[in-house]
Amino acid sequence: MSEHHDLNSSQREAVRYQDGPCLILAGAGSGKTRVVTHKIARLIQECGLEAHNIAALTFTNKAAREMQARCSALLPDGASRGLTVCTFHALGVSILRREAVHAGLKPQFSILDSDDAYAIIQDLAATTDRALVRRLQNQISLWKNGLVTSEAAQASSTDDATSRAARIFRDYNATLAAYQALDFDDLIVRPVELFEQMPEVLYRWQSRLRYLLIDEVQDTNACQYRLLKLLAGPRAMFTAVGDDDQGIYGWRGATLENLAQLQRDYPNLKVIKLEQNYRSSGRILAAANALIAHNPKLFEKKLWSELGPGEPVIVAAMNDEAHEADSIAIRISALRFERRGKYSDYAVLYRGNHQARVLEQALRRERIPYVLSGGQSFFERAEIKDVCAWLRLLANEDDDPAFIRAITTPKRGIGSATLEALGAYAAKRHLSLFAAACESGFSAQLDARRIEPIEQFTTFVNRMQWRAAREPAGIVLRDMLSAIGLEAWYLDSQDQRAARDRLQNIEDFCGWIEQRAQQDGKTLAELTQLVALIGMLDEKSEDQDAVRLSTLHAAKGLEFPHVMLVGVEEGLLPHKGSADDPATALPARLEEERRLLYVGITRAQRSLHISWCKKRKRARDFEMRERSRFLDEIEIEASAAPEDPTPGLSPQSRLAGLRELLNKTRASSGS
DNA sequence: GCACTTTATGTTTTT
DNA sequence: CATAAAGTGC
Repeated sequence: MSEHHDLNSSQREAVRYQDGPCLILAGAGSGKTRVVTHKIARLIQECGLEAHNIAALTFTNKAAREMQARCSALLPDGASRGLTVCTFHALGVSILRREAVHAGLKPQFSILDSDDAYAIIQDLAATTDRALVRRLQNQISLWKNGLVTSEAAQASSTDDATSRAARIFRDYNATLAAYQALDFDDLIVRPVELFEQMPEVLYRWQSRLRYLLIDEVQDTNACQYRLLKLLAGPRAMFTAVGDDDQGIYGWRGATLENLAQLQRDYPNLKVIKLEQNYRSSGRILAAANALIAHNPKLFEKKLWSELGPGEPVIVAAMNDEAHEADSIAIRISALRFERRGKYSDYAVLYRGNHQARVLEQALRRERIPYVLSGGQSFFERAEIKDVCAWLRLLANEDDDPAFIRAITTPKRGIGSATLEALGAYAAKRHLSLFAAACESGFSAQLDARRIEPIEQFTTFVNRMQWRAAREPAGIVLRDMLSAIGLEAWYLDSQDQRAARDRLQNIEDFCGWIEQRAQQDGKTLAELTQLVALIGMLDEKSEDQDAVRLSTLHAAKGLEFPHVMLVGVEEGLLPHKGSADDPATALPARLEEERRLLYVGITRAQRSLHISWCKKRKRARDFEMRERSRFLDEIEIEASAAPEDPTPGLSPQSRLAGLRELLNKTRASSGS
């Protein structure tokens, strides 16, 4: 719910302006979501636009959900029905589903996650070198996002490695086409190609989406920008919201240049700056401003605040990551006790997902509830991917990665040798694995013992497909799971606790599918595509009173009364490779690392605690670390904070004192 | 030939 | 410490 102070004059201007393309430069905490939601409400209520003529695009599902919720809250019941609020990728799926015929796809196309894509590339490159495969995958993604075709990549390659990558790119595309599958990048690339080749299809979408709102434009890549331009068309009725200081997805092909490009492409672009910060107290904002002042500016912008100076920013040096995590846990307990606040007022933010592990251990030890955001999403868990493979196969039997996963889960007497024979046969006949398995030509090659499980499998899949097209999604799903014996298979494994966790996750998943099937009337096939894009983790954990553990990237767009930034060290933030080698590291990389810390700092409302470790465990031994150069940049201009929060007392003895206090409290409250 | 157990290995960030 | 390749019963 938004606090109901009136909009300030720039916010009002941003809401009202709709004579043409509009760019809102929204500093951190300047109320941009308020502006966007108010603008949507105004378009519907006062400007005579239908909700289904408006689309608001975001980058994350979380942002989409929040915007959706706030729009519904702002508008009378039902008035937001038909409004499109989703991620770029989800819009891509809707477009491709509806225009499947024109895009040369079946509407039931599969969506591959990056693990599937990785496996395909590994196969094509015929290597086990993980770093190489990752590089190839990355290169292909950058090519796609830059709208470079495999032919163009081949033509422009000057060295052997690039030329080989371009060949793999071509084969990769061919493989995906054979599978009737798309990767994440295709969800944007294919609509762009479709619109450019078929103007009449584009026209249909332009007349449906009459007003566009785009969140976080600074994170758009060339491809997304193109999609935006195509959809906006010559009418150019859109509002883009962004902040050049918060661009943190350069590694994904996003380019801040798009902000400037917007001005070049739309000379009549109205630029409105939101510079009043409603979120952070003075010292926090001063630290943020001091830091970001070290970056070159695309647009001049100075955040200011009417809130008081607040608490000093604390910078603490820790011995190692275990010490850091313990100290964070105890600090949260102590502060929450002192302030009588909620756990959910606290967030611990870090650079890399692996840093969460120590923090989790420390928080568990102190019995502090926490939720993890970012990192492995619910849908990336092995058991969920097992179930999803079955669903994908039902929707699209040409989906070979799904076929392999499904036919081997649980094990049914079909092993690598049989699959290899099947793969060879399928390749020779240009068939998908499933189609090959159904052919009599293939069974003729095998002895009867090995044919039987395959025939059983294909018959079973066909029967479930038949049912999936007719019966409610939830029932089909549950019947299928019990028929394939997943439950027994997991329980057979040695770790009973893990098995029960898995079954619970599968149960949650079934519940989720059931609910969505009933609520939105979606088919199993549609839900399968949705599942590939959505993380359910956050949906489940949003209302809990728990400390939030999050990567800096995943924290964008969120705010917390108390924020703790951990691991603010050279090598981690800035990350090594972004700064290490001045010969290869572009200044842009370092600037992005700086923006990442800026994003972290500006999440904080009332207090900010930054820590770094003098040494950190790497492989088996410790590695000495230096505090991040960014800390110097903050402290020169911001109020200098003591490294040790309690002078005269060593951190260890202070922690011991706090722990004692907490133990007493816990004992007396009896939990 | 299939499924399961041991051993080398190497860590950014997300749809 | 978690994943993926190579090795061992069945």
